Amino acid sequence: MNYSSELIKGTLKTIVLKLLADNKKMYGYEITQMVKEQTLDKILITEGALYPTLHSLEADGLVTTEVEFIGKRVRKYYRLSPQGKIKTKEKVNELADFMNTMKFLLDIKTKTV
Amino acid sequence: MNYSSELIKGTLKTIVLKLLADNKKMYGYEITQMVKEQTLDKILITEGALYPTLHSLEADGLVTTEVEFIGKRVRKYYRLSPQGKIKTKEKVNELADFMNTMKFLLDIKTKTV
DNA sequence: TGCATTACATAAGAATCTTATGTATCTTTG
DNA sequence: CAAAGATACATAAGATTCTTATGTAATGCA
Repeated sequence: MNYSSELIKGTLKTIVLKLLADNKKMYGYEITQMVKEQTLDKILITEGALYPTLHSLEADGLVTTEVEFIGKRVRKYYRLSPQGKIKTKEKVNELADFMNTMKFLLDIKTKTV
Repeated sequence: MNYSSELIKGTLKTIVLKLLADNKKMYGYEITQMVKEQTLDKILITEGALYPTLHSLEADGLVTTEVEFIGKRVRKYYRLSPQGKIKTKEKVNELADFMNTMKFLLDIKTKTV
């Protein structure tokens, strides 16, 4: 079982930022594999979703990139910028807060009116 | 502070279904107010998001409707269908599972390679 | 040698939201 | 009592963010 795709929406940027915060530098394909592995195939990030997200993070100045050659094949590493580190904390805190709110909301029992 | 809108995406249907499961019947405006109240203004559902969602739930046979007149003003109540009750459990369970996965993923510490 | 994997990228289309607008009634308050 | 705010529905244009499909190319393995 993997999650219906609409759940992932809005959390991808946060996931990527958090992984970069924990791992210093990562490349795109590595991110997809780590998420797949860590979530036991429950969250599968598609390339069509990931690469535009990474490019957007770069355009916003939250990550920097460096290209490395593995043989003849290119590999593009991403690394958090100082602003990226700040943004990561904000996004992770916001998501944690949101999850608490949702947990509360979904546990609401019968309205007592 | 209220959450950045992309977080809400994908959870609205689940919120609405769960509120209907707890309250038997509700009308649109009531749903917006209850969510606002229960979340201390952190989640504000806009009408432009809610009404299409309710119509979609009805089109999918997950809710039934009944119109009531309060004076001259119309009020459209929504109520879970049998399939809607099943779907609600599925969606709530999926979201709970997803939140556990996310919590784990966001707590991952430095990669030990 | 051919298939799977690694590794990047983009584009069309779908889904779901925001923002804006529209209509109408009812309630409160200066 | 008139105006503003709240109640209550609805839709439409546009933005965002994803899926699905496609493309390129190198590498690994059976």
